[in-house]
Amino acid sequence: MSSDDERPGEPAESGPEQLALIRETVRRAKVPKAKPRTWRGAALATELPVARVLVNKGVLHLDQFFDYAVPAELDAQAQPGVRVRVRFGAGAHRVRDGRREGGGLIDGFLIERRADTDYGGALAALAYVVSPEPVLGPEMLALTRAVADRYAGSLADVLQLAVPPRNGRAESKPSPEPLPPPAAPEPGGWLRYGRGAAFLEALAGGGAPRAVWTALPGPTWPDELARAVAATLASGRGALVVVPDGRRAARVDAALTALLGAGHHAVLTAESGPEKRYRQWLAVRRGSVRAVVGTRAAMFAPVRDLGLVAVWDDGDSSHSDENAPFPHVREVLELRATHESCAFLVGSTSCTVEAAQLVESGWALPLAADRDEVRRAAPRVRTVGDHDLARDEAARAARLPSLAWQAVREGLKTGPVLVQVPRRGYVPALACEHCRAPARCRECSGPLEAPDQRGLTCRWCGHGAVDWHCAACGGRRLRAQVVGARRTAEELGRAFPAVPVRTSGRDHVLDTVPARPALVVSTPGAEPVADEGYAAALLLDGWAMLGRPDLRAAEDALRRWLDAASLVRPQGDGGTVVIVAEPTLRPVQALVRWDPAGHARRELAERAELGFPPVSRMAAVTGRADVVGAFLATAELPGDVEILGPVPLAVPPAGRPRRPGDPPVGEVWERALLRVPPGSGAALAAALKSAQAARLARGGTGQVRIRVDPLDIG
DNA sequence: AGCACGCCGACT
DNA sequence: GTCGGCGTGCTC
Repeated sequence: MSSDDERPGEPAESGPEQLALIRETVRRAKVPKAKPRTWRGAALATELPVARVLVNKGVLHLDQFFDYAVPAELDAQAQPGVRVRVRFGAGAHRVRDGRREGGGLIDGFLIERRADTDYGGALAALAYVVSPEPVLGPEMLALTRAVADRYAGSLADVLQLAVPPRNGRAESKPSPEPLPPPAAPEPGGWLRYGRGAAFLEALAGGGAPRAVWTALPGPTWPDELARAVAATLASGRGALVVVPDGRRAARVDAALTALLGAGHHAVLTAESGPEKRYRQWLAVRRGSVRAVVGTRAAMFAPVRDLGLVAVWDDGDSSHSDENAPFPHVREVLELRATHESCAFLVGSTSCTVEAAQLVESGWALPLAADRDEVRRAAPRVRTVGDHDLARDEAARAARLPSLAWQAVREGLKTGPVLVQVPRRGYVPALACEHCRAPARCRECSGPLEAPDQRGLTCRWCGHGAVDWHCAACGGRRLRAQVVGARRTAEELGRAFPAVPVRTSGRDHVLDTVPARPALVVSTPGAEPVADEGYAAALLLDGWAMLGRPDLRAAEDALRRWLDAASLVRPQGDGGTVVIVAEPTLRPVQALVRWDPAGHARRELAERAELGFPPVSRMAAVTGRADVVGAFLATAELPGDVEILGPVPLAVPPAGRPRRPGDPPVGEVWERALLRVPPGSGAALAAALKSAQAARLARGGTGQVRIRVDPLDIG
């Protein structure tokens, strides 16, 4: 071998006499549909000697394919979908002293084999085929292309999310023999929903129904998902279920195993580690396993002959990918349902505005239980508002209203009691006591905090705030910070010394708690499941959950309350929920009436009126102030676009660790929101993408980040 | 993004 | 004359 990066299968180096030829062919004018020529003159595959390759160069702005010549030795291995390595980059053609310089080896996917090329120059040859495993099939290519377009991102970025990194050991092991399809399952818990049994029948019969499922509270949703999967398998098709986290994946896994035994399904989560995960992924792609349950990245799982895609709890923020171009599970599965003509199911004990819109537009049908079923399954919900608190002297002293004490005391007689406390840092540190508006810095609008008893300071800029008064109502008194889970646990522990107190939170999440009396203090999303349901739940500091300056604050708060309340026994078994929040607020009323779908419908109507997503489509453009301005000036945006801002972006507080997406130190960034009416979303994404490509091609200075469907809209 | 090419000014 | 500044453009 002439150099250390040569691989078996790569042709020998050309002699220096070819140098002139190279230069000449490279400079020739473009000849469309030219016969492939290679500058090395090696023997090529006789059939389809051109390989169209997606080069995996991250920030290759030109989202395009490159043609390479297929050497005869690689003919058999170089099949569509395999991973390849190719030389890429300026200088790949230069030869000095008999050695090639520049143009390093980089990864790519072989997209297709062709007879000819429309590239005018001479083709370089494929360096080698990394492995003969075809990992990128036509459906995956079409899907990732559609996702890239929808989110104004590049195909290479999406493929990075969709195809796991290779692992040789996993690839060399054969996948198990596929099992024959199981029999169609009994409807089970689906009988409680009006059209539930019919939905399962449609799945088992090979149909493609689409539904928004408002699940009844209680622990049976994993079983219902498992039955939907089993019904789809019975039709001879595959199924995919995406859940927000590993805990819930484990529950669906257990339900599937209980219903079908092992072997029909794979679990794709980050927890299993790269080799095992790739092995599972390969088993799915090879058709050995027909059903998948997994977390976010599993949304791209290459399930054979897909019959059903399902997402559980689509309002959970972990369904939104944190890597460019930030695709959302629900949206990707919508694309898959359309592309692959399969059934679609979004299920939740709550209901997102986006899911409500799927019903409203007629794209999906609602799957809901009638009021009697809801009343049978849900706990009794009581509220404690400000007026009650004001009259309740004891409550103010001890922070808990007497109704709450009473519910805890009663509940502890028969089982565990859940106490949900907002996460500290999730909410503004201080708020006006009167109107609950967050206390903000006069200089920079950052959140105020009281590090000691003496004065107020801004968490962003450090300015002291003297003589604070509320900008909204003029109030002068501040409400204390949200009390965290730990201190709440301590206080409750002192009040009920005979009862064990357990906490579940961000860094220490309990999965289940036994059916014995205990106080379980948890932050939202970390609530353990109680074996026979909680006897009662206390939802504290509701004002703080609603106080976030975010379009989704109400929806999010309701979702977190419903998630916790769903773990409580039905009211017939004494299950009680007490929420400390103003009873006149819409999400509080929706909790009391247990009507998440109605809440989502009303939110949707309001957002339509105000021109907010998801009725209109939005995109955020973020970067240094001058860069954002220049970007917006040059972009050829659709005629119906509306530009909001740009406004300065909040500077991340000095103490907190830097996150991807934070502006570089010392730069002030701005964010503009672009808004288009329904139907212009694709045009907006296309315009943003080509503006970004043009900018990068010009070697634009500074970065511009584009995010379609930004999550946090003030 | 790299990386080479190219068209300008100071140097043995 | 040539070495090298980094502005510009291409990568199959």
